[in-house]
Amino acid sequence: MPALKKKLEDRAAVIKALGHPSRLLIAEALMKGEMCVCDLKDLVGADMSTVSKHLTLMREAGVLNCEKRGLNIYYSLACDCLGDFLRCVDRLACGGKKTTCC
Amino acid sequence: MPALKKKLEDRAAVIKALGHPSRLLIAEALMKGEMCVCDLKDLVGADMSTVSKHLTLMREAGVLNCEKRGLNIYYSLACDCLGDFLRCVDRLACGGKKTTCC
DNA sequence: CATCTATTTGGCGAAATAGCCAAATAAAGC
DNA sequence: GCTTTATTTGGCTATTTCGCCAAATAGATG
Repeated sequence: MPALKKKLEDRAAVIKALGHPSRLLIAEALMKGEMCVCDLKDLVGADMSTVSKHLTLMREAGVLNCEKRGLNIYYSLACDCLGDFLRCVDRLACGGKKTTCC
Repeated sequence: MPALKKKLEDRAAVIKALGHPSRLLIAEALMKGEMCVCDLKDLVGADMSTVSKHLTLMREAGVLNCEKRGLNIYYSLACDCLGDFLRCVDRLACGGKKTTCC
């Protein structure tokens, strides 16, 4: 109900939509252009239904768009700002884990 | 074992560390400067142990640094590129969900 | 219309995550 | 050295997420 909470949850949903190895792989692949579900299935190497659910989640979070043409459904990134996004993630991931606290 | 998989998982861990309402709130607050756990507990409004676990997760993912001074432990963002990151997320979140497929 | 193809949906068990409580730790101050 | 204060850890349950399978849908093609 509180607007602030809803806003936080919407944004968390966007982030969550990218916070999974398969979905990250999908997002990176789509930076080079749209792809249909069966191609993404080959890329990810999981059951098509699994990939479809990942894609639905990403679309509902607002990260992906889709368009049907012929027999296939083509998915594409909803925003090209993801490049900077992933660069930032890379920088953080490279930092190496600090497993012990202060 | 495969290096690619590990890399994807590390990056997904960074993203996951931000993909939760409370952790997102924490990250935003820390953009303005470091804070100790008890202040963050007040901000989030959850049990201190819960907040502490969120912070540990974020630190282990490489998103936060911490430093002990006196009685308190101060947490801070490991990277200032998070501003752009969150702006991008905002843009995507504002797009509105597309609940129906093509 | 019957069929084929690409995709989504429903359902289920397994695994991961969240959040509370109580207990442990660690350093500070008396 | 004992107590107080700040934080983390362990343990537990409830919830969510993941990934497969089988079934349903939707549109193209014969």
